[in-house]
Amino acid sequence: MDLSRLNEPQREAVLHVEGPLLVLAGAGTGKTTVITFRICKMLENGIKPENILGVTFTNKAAKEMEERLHKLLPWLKRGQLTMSTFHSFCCRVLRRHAKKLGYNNNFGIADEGDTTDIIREIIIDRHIKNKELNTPYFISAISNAKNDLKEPAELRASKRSFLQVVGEVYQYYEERLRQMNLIDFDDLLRLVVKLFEQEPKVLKAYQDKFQYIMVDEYQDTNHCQAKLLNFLTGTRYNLAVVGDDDQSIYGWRGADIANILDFPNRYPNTTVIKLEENYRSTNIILRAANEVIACNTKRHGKALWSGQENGDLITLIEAEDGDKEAEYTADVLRAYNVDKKIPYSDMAILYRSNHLSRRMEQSLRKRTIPYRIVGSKAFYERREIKDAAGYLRIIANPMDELAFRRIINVPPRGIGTKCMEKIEACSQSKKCTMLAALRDDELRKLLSPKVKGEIDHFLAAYDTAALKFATPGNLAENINEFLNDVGYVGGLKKIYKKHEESLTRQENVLEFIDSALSFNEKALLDFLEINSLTDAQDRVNDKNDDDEGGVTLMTVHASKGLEFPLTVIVGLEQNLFPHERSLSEGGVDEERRLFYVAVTRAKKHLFLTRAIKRQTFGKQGHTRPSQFLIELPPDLVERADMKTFFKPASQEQVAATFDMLMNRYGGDS
DNA sequence: CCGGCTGGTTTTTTT
DNA sequence: AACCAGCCGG
Ligand SMILES: Nc1ncnc2c1ncn2[C@@H]1O[C@H](COP(=O)(O)OP(=O)(O)OP(=O)(O)O)[C@@H](O)[C@H]1O
Repeated sequence: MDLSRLNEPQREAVLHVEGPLLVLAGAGTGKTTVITFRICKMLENGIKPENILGVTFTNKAAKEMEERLHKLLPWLKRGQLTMSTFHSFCCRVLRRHAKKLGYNNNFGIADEGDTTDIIREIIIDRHIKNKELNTPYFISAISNAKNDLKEPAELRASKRSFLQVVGEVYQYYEERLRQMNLIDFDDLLRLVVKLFEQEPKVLKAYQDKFQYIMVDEYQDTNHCQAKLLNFLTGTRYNLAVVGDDDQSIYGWRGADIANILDFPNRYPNTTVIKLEENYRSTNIILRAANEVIACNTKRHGKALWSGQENGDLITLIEAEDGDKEAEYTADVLRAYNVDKKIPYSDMAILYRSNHLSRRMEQSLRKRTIPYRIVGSKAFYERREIKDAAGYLRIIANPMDELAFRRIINVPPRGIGTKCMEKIEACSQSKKCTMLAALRDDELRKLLSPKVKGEIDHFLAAYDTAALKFATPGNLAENINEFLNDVGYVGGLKKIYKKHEESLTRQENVLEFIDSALSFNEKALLDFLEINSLTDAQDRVNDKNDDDEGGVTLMTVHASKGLEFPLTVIVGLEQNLFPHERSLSEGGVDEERRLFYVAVTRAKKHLFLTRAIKRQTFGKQGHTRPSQFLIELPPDLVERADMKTFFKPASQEQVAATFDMLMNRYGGDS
């Protein structure tokens, strides 16, 4: 393999194979490139692909690295080496070993909505409703506890009363999850750590399998993830991690920069490599990024430089309001596409929070500029998709009472609160699932004939489907049949009264079913798992690799690790980016790192926008420019006057110019 | 039991 | 402005 393209420290990192390695380097210095080349080199040296584990932060990143590897090494067979996220990896482990931890191996994955439902129920049952101790508070407190590998009992034993309450809710929450054979995102990781603690033989088997481990974006790992890697690496210490403390943007969910900064202490003999040449951005963009991040005090200073030309100045667009901001942005993108021939797929619009995407979408659509949105809210979170998935969940995991409750009366089957109470009482007295209770004669005696008829219809469809799903193959067709037989697809018209809405919802459900085509030979569980663990965007990209694509819209968080020749960062207003919530919690530094990540996505052209007036919660309000705009060196930024530069000439202007020219040159013809 | 209405709430960021 | 939970009349 040709390593001549790499610089000296990069090559050193690639050629390092045995023992702990830390590459601590700034944005765009080729950290991910190093990991990719390093895996290649190892394979060339005869290390077996099945002994290599690559961990990334998102599924998109995992897929991308896999693609790059297969391009470099055409002989490599798919699935031979393991490249996945922490969550997917742990899920795979648990599919084999969940029994040992008191779950069935067909466990389902509880998403955030499921967690909310359970916690809400507990708060009501336990009468701990309180203004401060609300559902989101418990969700995040429990999540933090799990990331720190704390057990409910430890919290309950705490001296602080609020921690005792958290411990109590945490304990009930775990019990409920277990009853329903569900595992939440945090538990996917935590349970694997528990498994490794409890079962030395299982641990040994995984240590022998994954002899070489590589982790990208290591600055975003939490305590639990670091512990997991520590278990896996055993006494081999063939652990290579790569990251940038300045790009740590997940502190709010337990990520701890200490993991990367203290890595050499935890693993003595660590080879530490720093990369300082940035290959991504022009000098002006890089200098801007460096200056802003220098405002953070607590950091490992780095000397980043770029061998590229200075390039364009950064353009600041100050729009009158949010609508104008979106219009100007779209105008700029179109102008660069038309005049400079930059394809739309090389452009990105980045924002701090998801809701800013809507206006952008509208203005792009108005101009028929192609775009795609990356985001969790985009697809899987939609109600009709969650309902459709709910039907599948009770097939894959009949103990999933949350899914049962969600779908049993969607479309309406005459099963309201009263009837639900009866079903619940029956399932409790008979110690069976609510689903099984539907077949109980004592319960059925209590129901009206109409409801009984609906239930029989439901059960018949369920049984037919369960039988079909038991043998692999024809997944999409089976899903389609089940959702039709059970009356869900047909019921959409009743559920969503407005005609147009019901059509879009139906389209989405059909798209959901279609997305199962690519796993036609796999089990239902695998399909549901992918649905919970990866967002829709990944899967859409899977299908049409060759789509010429459009402008990418996403949050700054989602953009980490990516790069775009032209990048627009929108909504640069104080309290929006940096977000007010972070400011009140003393998290400006992390917001600044987020801005640093955003700026360093750009290769050649960087635009920053803000609106002078913006509507929030339906009310117009004046804004102040983001402090990050002020921290930017003024000599690197030029203000765009959108009125003269980017607005297409109006009819009147064209006519006036024409007249003027005619008067001057064409008078007598 | 259903569906429509009202009033309160909402916007961080994600696997 | 958009979404939801909770309430009430059919
Ligand atoms: N030695 C090199 N010569 C030329 N280009 C390089 C070299 N190393 C990396 N690059 C290019 O630099 C860009 C950034 O690389 P990469 O994504 O690996 O950086 P990174 O450090 O992982 O970035 P980030 O911190 O933003 O995740 C890529 O386009 C890559 O192809």
